[in-house]
Amino acid sequence: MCGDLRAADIGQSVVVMGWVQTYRDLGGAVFIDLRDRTGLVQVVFDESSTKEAHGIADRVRGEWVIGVAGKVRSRGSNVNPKLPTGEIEIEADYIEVFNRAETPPFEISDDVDTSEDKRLAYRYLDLRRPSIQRTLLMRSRLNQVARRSLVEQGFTELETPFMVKYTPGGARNFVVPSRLNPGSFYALAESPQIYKQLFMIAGFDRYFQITKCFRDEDLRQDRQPEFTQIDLELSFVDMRDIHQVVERMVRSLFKETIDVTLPDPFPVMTYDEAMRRYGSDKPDLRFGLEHVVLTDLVKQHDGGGVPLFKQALAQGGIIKAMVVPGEQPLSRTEVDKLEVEAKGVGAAGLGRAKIAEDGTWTQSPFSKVIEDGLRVAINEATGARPQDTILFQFGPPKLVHTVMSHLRLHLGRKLGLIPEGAWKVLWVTDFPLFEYDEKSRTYVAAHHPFTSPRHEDVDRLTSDPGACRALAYDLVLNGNEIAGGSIRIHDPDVQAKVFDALSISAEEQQAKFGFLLEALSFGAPPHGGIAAGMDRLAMLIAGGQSLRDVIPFPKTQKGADPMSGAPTPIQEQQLADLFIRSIAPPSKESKDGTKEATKEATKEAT
RNA sequence: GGGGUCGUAGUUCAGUUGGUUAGAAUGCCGGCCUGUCACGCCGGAGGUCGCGAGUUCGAGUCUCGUCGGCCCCGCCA
Repeated sequence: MCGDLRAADIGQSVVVMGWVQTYRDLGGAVFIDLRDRTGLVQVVFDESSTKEAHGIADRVRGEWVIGVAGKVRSRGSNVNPKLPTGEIEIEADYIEVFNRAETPPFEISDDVDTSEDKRLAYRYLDLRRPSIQRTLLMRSRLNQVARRSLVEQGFTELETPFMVKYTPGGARNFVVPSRLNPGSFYALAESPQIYKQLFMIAGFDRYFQITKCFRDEDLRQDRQPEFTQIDLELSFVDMRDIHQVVERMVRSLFKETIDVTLPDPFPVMTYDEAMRRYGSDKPDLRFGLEHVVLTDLVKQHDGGGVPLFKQALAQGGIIKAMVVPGEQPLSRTEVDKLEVEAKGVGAAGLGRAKIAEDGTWTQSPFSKVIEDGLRVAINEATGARPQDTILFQFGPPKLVHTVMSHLRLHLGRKLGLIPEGAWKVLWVTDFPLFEYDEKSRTYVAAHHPFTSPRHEDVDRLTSDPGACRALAYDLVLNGNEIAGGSIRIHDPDVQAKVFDALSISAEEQQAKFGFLLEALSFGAPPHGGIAAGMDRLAMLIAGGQSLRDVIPFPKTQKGADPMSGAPTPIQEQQLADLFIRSIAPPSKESKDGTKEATKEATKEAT
């Protein structure tokens, strides 16, 4: 194929087919760079030797699909060092035009710099770009390596349904109407969770599947409504066994795609430590800027003369600080910009203090009121030195963590603290089993209601649910959650206590999970599992910025496909066939953007 | 649900305190050219300034609304 030809092929008669990348018509000679999946090769049509072929070639345009027959020959002194095929060219004596092409809306090249919605509207053209082709070929290899690793480790690949019973709670489901059962609906599976547990009960003690999952939640750079998981479940194992299986697979993935050696074993950190030091349950360990919790220290100083500190503590808040080193001192303006950034994620403001040579604080709202004792203590606790800037955040724990972890990532990027080519992998363990929901004033499952508490916390299920830790774990890579799982409950007594803590009544249990509970009563082995995000893994390994870079046909942030126009309204009759009536307000005419492809097509057809 | 940011030839962008016929590069079309590879040279076409109101003698520019893209918070058991 085009990109495979080398000097060793000189003299060979070849036939190549592909797309015209560029043409250079010099009059008596036409040069065409022909592209296929493997790369580019230069084809020459010489008027003096092939009058007929030359006559066709000089009318060829970009992205036309052609086939060429000719001889590989040396370029002599005209080598193009930029191309792998640059030492040779094809001296063509025959050309066939398979298809002409409209002028594409953007250039098919890795250098393209066009808007993402245009790329998605013409995704089939975007996918012609070599870099995306490389990414998808790499992703194909990831699938092979994952499968091989798991099969070698004794796993069986089994399928589970996409169309499943709707269960409330957790991620919102996409819903599928049942024509055969008027008024009833399936849900698209948000994960194979329950079914893989049923495989364990059935005795398939090591299951895996590379499968799509569907969640009707708001999109992000790293979240698509349909995405691919490598899903695992194992019987007769503990947490460490599961970690080892995953580590083996992930190490293979990195080794065999980008030749990166990940540590053995992966480091582990508890959820509490991650929140304390980084304000996040998926900390990016490639750089410092760790947080320091000052809550107790400030308590000891009874607020240290700072009214805002005292107020935050009185309301049950926490106080956190982060030191920005003086090697790259922050100007007043830069800190003001950081405050805007902080307010953007919900902060009321951003406390700051610049450390003077004598350790006093300048450029700080606290400098006039703070007592020397607390100031010295904070300098010491944070390790702040002259020229450094301390940033403060205080208030409700969740907000403080969100703001501070956002600032940490923002500064890490802005100050260039994130080393290129670094890979920092981490297990985060001991997540809380429950979270308290202020609205319903109940505990809700932090992971899912079948997650086992740590064995030593079982006694606290009734006495102090909020303090229970789960046998749940996430795998974090460079600040991205790439896998998450847990040991499941297989003891009916423990399961009952968990449902009690969640205030889920017996009737509710039956209605929501009856079939799983019944299955668990027929002899369930101890089991647990994990699911890895294939798209995120592929994104990280490919060095992409967005999940859209590694998914052939992704959705926009509003869940739309600019190419097909999906989602669209459907006919009244179709709704009627499904026993559904829409209460949506009438759709606005000619929405812009999504219909662009259609409009273009109409224009060109007329 | 909320915050930020962007929207001008096919594409990437410029467009002054609101002021003549909205520019550049590239791409596209036509012509010339036998060693180009960002080919070159000559000529040409190409615009609902996202959409809709408003202010104004006059709006790409100001105001309000709306649609869409992207990033984030909430949400994602």
